[in-house]
Amino acid sequence: MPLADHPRPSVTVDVIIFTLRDGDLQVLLIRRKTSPFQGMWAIPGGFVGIDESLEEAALRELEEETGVRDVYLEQLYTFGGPDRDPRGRVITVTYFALVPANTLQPRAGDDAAEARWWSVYNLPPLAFDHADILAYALQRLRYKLEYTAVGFELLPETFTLSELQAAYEVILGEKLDKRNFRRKILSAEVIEETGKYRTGEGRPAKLYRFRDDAVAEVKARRLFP
Amino acid sequence: MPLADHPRPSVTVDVIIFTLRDGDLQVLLIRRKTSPFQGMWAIPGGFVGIDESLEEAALRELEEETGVRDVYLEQLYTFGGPDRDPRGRVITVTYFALVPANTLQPRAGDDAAEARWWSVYNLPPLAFDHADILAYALQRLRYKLEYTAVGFELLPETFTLSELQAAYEVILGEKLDKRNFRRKILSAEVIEETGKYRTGEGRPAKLYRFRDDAVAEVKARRLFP
DNA sequence: TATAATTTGTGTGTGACTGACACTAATGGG
DNA sequence: CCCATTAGTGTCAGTCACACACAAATTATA
Repeated sequence: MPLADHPRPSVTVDVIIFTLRDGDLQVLLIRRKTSPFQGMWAIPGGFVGIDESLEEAALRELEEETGVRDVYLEQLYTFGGPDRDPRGRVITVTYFALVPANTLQPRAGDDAAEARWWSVYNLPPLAFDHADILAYALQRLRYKLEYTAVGFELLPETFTLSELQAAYEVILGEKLDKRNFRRKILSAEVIEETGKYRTGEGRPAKLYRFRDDAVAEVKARRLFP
Repeated sequence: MPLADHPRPSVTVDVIIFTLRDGDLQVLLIRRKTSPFQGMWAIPGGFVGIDESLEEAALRELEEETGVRDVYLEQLYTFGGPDRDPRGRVITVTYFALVPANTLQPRAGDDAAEARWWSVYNLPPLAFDHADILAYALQRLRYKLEYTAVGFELLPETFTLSELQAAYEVILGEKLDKRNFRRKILSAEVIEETGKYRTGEGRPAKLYRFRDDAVAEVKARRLFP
């Protein structure tokens, strides 16, 4: 039985949960109520159950923290330096999740004193190597945004083109040209008109929805070269 | 001490080792000499030492199997389904390595009866979920080849443009146009002439080398859209 | 109820890049 | 010296990316 011959590390999943709030790209962090790094902010996560797949563990953590389950979730990277946790050897498989704007308020899990959203552009000091992990997650999100349809995962079911453009701008951290943005999005044929309009300020804007059947197709090509 | 509260899985690293041999894209596999899957072919790998980083473990496995150390190595994905190993819960962090053509002959590690190169286009049945892992690694290699300078990692230090093109063709599994290929590679400014020529058959071919200082720059843009 | 303010929505021209395509140049072997 | 083999080169047409400014529809206000 070779499996018994080796000391075994602990394995956790950490889930970087992004959302759009108040025209900002934000991430859910928890304040640790136990040592080590007690009182510091950290990426939510926990141990992988022995009969649970990694993705199930990530979904469970996500649901514990946010109450939502049916959102975009993708494995990011596995961090496993021998000294990253002072309690012992802990390997963490990280995921990132995209939850639509304004769908939820966070709730604290068992081992967190507090949970709240933070702007990715204004973060507190983070526990463990979580600052590195978050920086990597943000880089990956931006990268994916440029060549897949992942941006829609952060918007509500229907949205205007101006809202979509604003989402892209806040994630990428740069202004985009309105006409070119519209031309590219529309020519990619990943959204369709709902026939309804959003009124309230200025000229009414057409509401669009994402075409589910376009996901697979879009993942193959770049939206923004 | 929360770390003691949880059952701990075993953690392994598996390393998919690609090379070019005989004008073919090949991968190093070992034949298992122990149960489970005794006698079947598998991706080389082993347990992560308790004081060893994941990357160190991957490098160690790579060196045990091939004797080389200073090659391209990148984390691929972490597979952790609860039933992927009949002996118990095993989470495997996979890496892929690119070793230059014809630099080595494989040597069997401790727990392998035999090791040899296999064409990725003609693989034997594989143990565990290794067929899935290998398919994913190949997809990632092709993907990276199209927008980074990773192809050079599979060639010797100096090479001709025809050799480089042949490498791209065998990895991507399609023919490329000679003039367009040369134009793109040269305009990317990632290689430079050595001033030497390869003679022997037909017109002598200029030998090129990869420009090390170009790596970072190239990773940002696509070589082949 | 006219006017201003706000936000949506639209087209063109220019330069750059992609992809298709065929011949000449340099060497080695017979 | 001729032939076989492989290396190396340029152009044209179509598409794509990017820069750029004004009219249309509604709401708020005078």
